[in-house]
Parts: sequence; structure tokens; C-alpha cells
Amino acid sequence: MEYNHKEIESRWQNYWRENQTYKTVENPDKKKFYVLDMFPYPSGAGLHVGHPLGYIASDIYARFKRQQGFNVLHPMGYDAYGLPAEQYAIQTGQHPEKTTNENIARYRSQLDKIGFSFDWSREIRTCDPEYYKWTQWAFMQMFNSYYDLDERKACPISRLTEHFSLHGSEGIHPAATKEIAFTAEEWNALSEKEQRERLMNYRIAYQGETMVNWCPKLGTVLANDEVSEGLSVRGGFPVEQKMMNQWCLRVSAYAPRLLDDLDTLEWSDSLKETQRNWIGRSEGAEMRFPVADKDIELEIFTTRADTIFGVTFMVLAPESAYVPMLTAPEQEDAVKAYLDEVKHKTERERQIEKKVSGVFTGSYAINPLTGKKIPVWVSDYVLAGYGTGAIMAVPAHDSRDYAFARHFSLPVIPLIEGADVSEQSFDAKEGKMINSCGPKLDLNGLDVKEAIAKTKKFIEEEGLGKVKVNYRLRDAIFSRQRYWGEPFPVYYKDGTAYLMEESALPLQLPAVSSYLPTEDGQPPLGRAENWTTPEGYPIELCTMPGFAGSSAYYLRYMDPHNDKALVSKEADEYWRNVDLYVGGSEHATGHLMYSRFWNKFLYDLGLVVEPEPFRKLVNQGMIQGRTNFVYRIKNTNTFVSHGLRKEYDTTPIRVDVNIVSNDVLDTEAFRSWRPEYADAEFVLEDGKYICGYAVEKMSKSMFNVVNPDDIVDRYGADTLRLYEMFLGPVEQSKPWDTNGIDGVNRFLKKLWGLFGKADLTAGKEMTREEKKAVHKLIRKITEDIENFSYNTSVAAFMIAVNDLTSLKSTNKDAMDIITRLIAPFAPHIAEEFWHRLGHEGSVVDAEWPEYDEKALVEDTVKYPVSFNGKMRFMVEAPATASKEDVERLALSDSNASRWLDGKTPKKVIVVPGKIVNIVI
RNA sequence: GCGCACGUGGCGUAAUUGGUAGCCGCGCUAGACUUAGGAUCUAGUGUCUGACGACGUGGGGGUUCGAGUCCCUUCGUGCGCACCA
Repeated sequence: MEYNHKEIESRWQNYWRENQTYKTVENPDKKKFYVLDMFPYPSGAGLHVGHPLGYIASDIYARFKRQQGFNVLHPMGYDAYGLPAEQYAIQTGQHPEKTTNENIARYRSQLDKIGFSFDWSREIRTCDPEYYKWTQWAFMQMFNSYYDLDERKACPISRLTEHFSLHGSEGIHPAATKEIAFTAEEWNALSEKEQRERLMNYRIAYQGETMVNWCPKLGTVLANDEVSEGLSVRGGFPVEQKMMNQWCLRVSAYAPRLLDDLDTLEWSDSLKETQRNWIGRSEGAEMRFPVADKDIELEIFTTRADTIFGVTFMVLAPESAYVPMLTAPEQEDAVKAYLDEVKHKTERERQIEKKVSGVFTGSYAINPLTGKKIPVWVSDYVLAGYGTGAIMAVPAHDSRDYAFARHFSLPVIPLIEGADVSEQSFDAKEGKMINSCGPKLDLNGLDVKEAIAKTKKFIEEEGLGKVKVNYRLRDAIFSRQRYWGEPFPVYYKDGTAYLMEESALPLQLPAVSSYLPTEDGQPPLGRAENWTTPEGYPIELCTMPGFAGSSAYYLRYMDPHNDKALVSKEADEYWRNVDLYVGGSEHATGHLMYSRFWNKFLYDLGLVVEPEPFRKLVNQGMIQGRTNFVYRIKNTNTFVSHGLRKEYDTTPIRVDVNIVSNDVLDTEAFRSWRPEYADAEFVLEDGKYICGYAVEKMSKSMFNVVNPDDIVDRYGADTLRLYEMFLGPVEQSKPWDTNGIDGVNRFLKKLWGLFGKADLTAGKEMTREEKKAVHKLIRKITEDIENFSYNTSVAAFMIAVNDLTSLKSTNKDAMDIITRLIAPFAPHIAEEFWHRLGHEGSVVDAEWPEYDEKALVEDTVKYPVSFNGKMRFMVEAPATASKEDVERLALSDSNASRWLDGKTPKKVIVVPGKIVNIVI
């Protein structure tokens, strides 16, 4: 009987649906396992063949764990808020919900064809009120919390206000935007409005005037991870810096924990490194420099306290609050001119120019160690948002300070022995200190590391400053001037933000007449009628960013229909966190950081039991497109084959990969592809038209998109699944190449044939060879799945099937084991076999087979043979051979006589299974 | 510039983790069969050589009886961060 994938696959997909085979129910008697894919944004283009790669890998793992007896949670849903649907809505006037739902329906039908074991009863959509109620609810908890630096956790804001009213800011250390000191009397004297304003300084979800990434083209602000090299990640539009009053999340407060807990995770080193870079911990010292003739101290941050004797100038960021304080009257015009110049440059312009610029303030600081006067400058190479926005410049040992010093002819004092600073700075933290002796501190002769430690100690003792750890991680900007997102449960009374009651949740998106900003520049929600509370107070017009909905979605799958809580205590304590998370590494600094933060916040509140959301993470590689080219001879409609194109003057043209097979063009299909090619002529080689190719991003415009539906239709889902895994390691990026899929399809046909010929009589023992082939396979597949090494698994199946085919007879037990082993990879064909073998129920619950050590003993063992400890050759002996047999074999080898050269060995040592040592 | 990966046939890849490099598949070559196909089966396929054999894991060096694997160095590719003081 032929292998008919269409008939088999549709039959079992229906069976799974009718029997709710993949529905998961909490079961305290079974150990849990949570396998999660990063949920997709349902774009209008549908799935291409690259999307399912990670889903297939995780599905294999989920099915494997289920067969091992775990209660597996393997859900799927949609990250449904997003810019493309809104952009489309702006163009067409169609509600984004409509396009989103259409796209979701398309995704679902594509996913269903591949045979995933998702529990669809737990599906979630971020734009569903039942879901986003809890996104809004989490925001409210963050608004009502502050981060306590002493307890290293989030605490209720009421605790803070209570403390303020009793003791002022004394004796409590909340993470703050700005450090403010005040007494209880001062606090109590503030009006309610003023108190609320001050609390914004501490709330975890707070409103603040901050420098934001403003994208005029998208009409919205963006988070740091949504901007790359001065352009928006979505769309690639220029992004400028702008001060705006925005909702923010105090992610920075969690920086130390986000960093430390990375060590507890099973993530790839490179991804952890990326997060470490992004968090950017640096240990240093905050120091105060008195300003000459003024009652001001200039506070700076440095990691190189040891270089204090080489400070020849100070630099302030243009936005620094020190600038107006330190600008001398005679320099006022020059400083103002410089600030104007800087302000008009976008982030991108600043980056591209990389031109040294700056202006002298007219003031001098005093080096606290030498008493020398040093000039204070302003320059945009110092960032306002990092450290204190002011630095001490040591041109000899910092390349940026060096460039600045050379440009403005400022002095350079070398501090390290043998460092040549005539051409460039010496930035390395190594060497012996020189020129570093003052009245109270002598660093000369010390190693740099010792000098740093000694200086830090000194400045703490002398009260010149304090040791401090700084982080690069910034707070996340949480407002978007957009329509298609979660509304904030916030209204304004007299310009002050108030939270709504919890009973108002979910706060649903109102209808608007247009999705564009209003004429006076308000976000689209400004167009909504009656966008007020029942009392008539206006509601926030911004919506939440994409990461709001995706930050805690893994929790919601545990208890998706609960309308009393984000997740019930019982469900959370059972499922805890994600055991295996699969998704792209492009989320390293965005989603994966926000989710960890969000989870830690909920953990602090005692709402979840695990401090980290994703225990093990696997990043699947990107599947790139493999674009095919045809070569048109200039000014003609004649196309020349790839090998002959050099003989003509040609233009390469991208051609739809779906009319090309193994790089051979279907010339008829090409003629009917587009009207202008209807009368195309071809110059062939060997009777074929061969196309060229290049690896590019898979996209419609490159004509290189391969739709999984087409592959499933032609070869079946099982072939697609196996082939995607066979392509190479899951983590690796690679171009999609349909060439080669025949090999995998052939394997499935062989397996089908093997089953057809098998002797299904029960109770017959496997032969020795069968046993060996089958148990080798069990061991290999079990190891491979744990290691995510699916490409070698597929190879192992191929070998086993070839072995068994050549053995002629195959018995029932062997087929039974192979069926269980292949079930995670090719569930449809496995289900078919499972039922033909006479089993009840689904192969999903088939117990994973254990391998038999005895069946695995190799026939032969290889021994390295050494003479006086020097290895000379290898000899192969039967596994059952005795020491004496091995010795005899080694000595009778033709190599042995060469090395012995007629002598008799003094002694022969045989270590069973290891080595033969011959002493001459 | 700093950090992290990686470099093996014509191609995708594999190598019990230091033990005979190239498993499996694609492609290619030859043959068989045939209802002539984008089907199936058999054999071969790292390079050089008629053969024996020699050489082979980006280049150079080292450790070791033995190196794709470990160390140093150099070249190249990919990714992340980047005026972060």
C-alpha cells in the first residue's frame, strides 16, 4: 500500500480534535513540565517555512516528555497588539481588531496542518479583554508599589507614605528617579497633589519627564530596545531625543537581581552575555570635586579612581543640571550657542558625526588630592543619563578624553610607566603607576588594580565620595501614543494621575473615527467620545507598549479563564515556571528582560512562587530565504542559464522560488508567471535552465517565501517536521533549501514499507541484530532529544530503518519501539502504526521505551597498542575476547612484528577495554 | 574598539568529547527496471595517483604515543554592545 500522507494526516488531526487529545489538566499525582514557544505576532503575510522551526523543536520535546510520563503544559496564543495592524488601519480605516482576527484565523489553520500538540483550550490573545484585564491590573500593582533598596524588593507604596509622614525621607531607601531629602513636617505640609507628584519619584510604574526616543514618523515614543543605531526597529524611521512626560517602569531598580539571577538559568552563554552587556554593571566611585570660588560641589562617577592625579579637565553633559550653575557670565553666549547646536542634532546625527565638540564653562573645579584648578567643559560625548552626567577627564588613559584634549589642546599627564601617550591614550588597566603622589595619597609604584582599591578606600575614609555600582540599564518607557494597545486604567483630576478602581477593569478600548493622531497632536484616543470616568474626569490617552501584554503571558496559560486572578495560587504552585522556552534571540534585550522584571515584581508581591520565568531557554536560528535568479540579456527578453551568463551582458532578476526546483527553472511556469515574460526565450545548458542563488532574508519582495502549506500538501506534515529538524542544529541560522526534502520523504516511505512488510504476530522474540539496531536507536534518540540534537536523531532513524530493511524480517516488538520513538517527530505516521499494532488511545501517551544495556554491547573493541608507553597502532578485538586473546591478537598484528623487529617482548599489559602496553 | 560564538568534501552536516575524520542526506557518476517520472532500486563518490601509497578539518607553531577536538598565534565569518567614563 502506498504512503498516502494526505489521508493519514487529516484522519489523525481529526481524531486529535474530536478526542481533545492534547487537553491538559492539572494533576497533582503527575510531575509537571512546561514547554513554551514565544507566541507569534500574527502578521498579514502568514507563516513562512521559517516560523515553525522552533515550534517543531519544542513540540518534539513536549511529546517526548509526555511519553516519559510528565504532565506537559504546551500552550499557544497570539501577541496580537502591534504596529502593522494599526498602520493598516490608518490606511484603510478598518478596525485593527478585524485584521488581527483574520490573521489569527490564517495562522491557526496553518499551524493545525503541521500537527502540533498545543492545548488550544488555553489559547490567549493579548488584545482580548479577558486577557488584558490582567495586564492593566499588573500596571496598577506597579503604580501602587515602590522598590525598597534595603529589602531588595517591591513594597506597597502605603508603607512609604506612612514612613514619610512619620520620619520624612530619613531611614528609608526607596529606588528613586531623583534623591530628595525632606522631613516629616515638610511632607505633611504638602498638598495631596504635591504629595502625589513626589510619589511619582518612587512608584515602580511612574510618570516622569524623561528624555525619550521620539519617532516622528510613527508618531510615538519607543523603548531603548526598539531603537537600533538611531532608527526605529519597526520601519527604520529616524528617532530623535526629546523630553516628554511619560509613563515608565522602574526596571533599573531590578538591575542587580536581573544580573545575579542569570547564573541560575540554563540559557546560552551568548544570550546571558547580551543581557549582562545590556544591564552593564560597572563598579567605581562617586567623587565630589569642589568648584573654585563657588559653594558648589561637582559630583562625578569614575571606574578609574586610580587616575585622579591625571585629571586635567572635567566634562558635563549638555543636559546636566550643573551647566547653568557653572556657566560663568563671560562664557554664557558660547555655552548657549553650543547647547542649541547639540539640541538640534538627532541621536543619529550625533552618532554619525562623531565629531569632537564642546565649550568651556568658565569655571574651575579643584582636584581634592592635589588642590590644582582644572577647567570644567561641556560636551555631548558625556551622557546625561549615565552616572551623574559629569566626568573627570583623564586624557592619558581614556581614548574619548584623549580626543577631546587633543582637539582643545588640553594637557595630558601619563600615569603608567612606559605608556606612550604621544599618539593615543593607554586605556588598559595594567602597569605600574607613576606621577601619582600627593600630600595625602601615594600611588606610585603600585599596580593599577591595587591603586584602584587604595584610592577607593582613601576617598571613603576622607569623605571625598563613596564606592558605587552603576548600571547601564534604564527604566522602560511605557507609554505609546498609539491606538492599538492596552488603555491605561488612569484618569486625571486637576492634572494629577489617579488609578481607577479595580472593578473598572478591563478598561476596554473605545471606538475612534480615525487611527491617526488628532489635529492638535493628541494620540488617537483623543478622538474617542466620552473617554472619561463616570464623574467626567479625562482618561489617559496613551496606550501600553507591545511588551506589556507579552511580559506575563506564560503565567496566564496556567489558568487562562480565571476572572478572579491573573493566575490562581494552586495553578501557579503546580506549573511554577517555564521549564523549556523556545524562541528567537532577537528578544534578548526586550521581551526576555521585561518578562524577568515583571515576574520578579509579581514574585516580590508574593503572587508567583518562582523568581525567574524561564528556566531553560533555546534560541532557534533564523531561516533565511534562498533567492533564485534568472539572467536577462540586456535589452532583450532572452534569459541565459547560470553557467553561460558570463558570455553575455546580463541583468540578474529575482524569480519566484516556487517555479524553480533544484535550481532548475520551470520555463513554462516562468512564461506564465508575469505577462512581460510571456514570450521569453531561453539559452539553456544541458537542456535545462539553471538559476543562480543568493541567501537573503525571507520576504515577499525577494520572491523567496516558501509556504509550509505547500510543503505539507506535497510531502505531508511529517516530512516537513523531519526535514526542518534534519536541516541542521536548531540553534543555527540557515537558508531554507527545499532541495533535499526528497531524502527525508523517501525515508518515511521506507519506514511505511518496513511496517507493511513487518511480521505483526505477537510474542515473537527479536533477533540479536534487530535488538541491537533497536536499542542503539533508543539510546541515541533519548540522548538527542535531551540535547536538542534533532538533526542527528533523524539520521539515526534513517540508519535504523536501513539496517532493519536489510535484515528482511521485522517483528512486532521492533516496530512497536520504533513507533514510540518516532512519535514526537512524525506524530501522524506514528499514530497510524500505533493503532495498527492494536493499541488503544493515542500514541501521545505511549510509554517511552528504556534501552537494554546488554543489547548494546559492541561486538568489537578497539585497543591502542603501545610500545614502552608510545602508542603505535590500533587493533580490533572481539568484545568477548579474554586478556590472553587480546594479547595474542595484538602480537600477531603485522604492525607488531614491524615494531618488535624480531625481539621478544619482556612484558605485555592488557587493560580490558582500554589499552595494550607492550614492554620491550 | 570591547565581548561572545564559529571556521571540516561540490552543498547541509556528523565524529562515543583526546583514540582509524567525513555518519546521514542532497548533489554528482555508472548501471538496472520501467506504465518515460520531479518514480524506484543497486554500486561508487575528500584530494592526488594507473596502482602501492601519500596528503588532508582556514594558515603557522606547540602539548601528546595520538589533536577536527587542548594551548599560543594569525587570517576570515557571524552575532551582541558601543562616546556607559
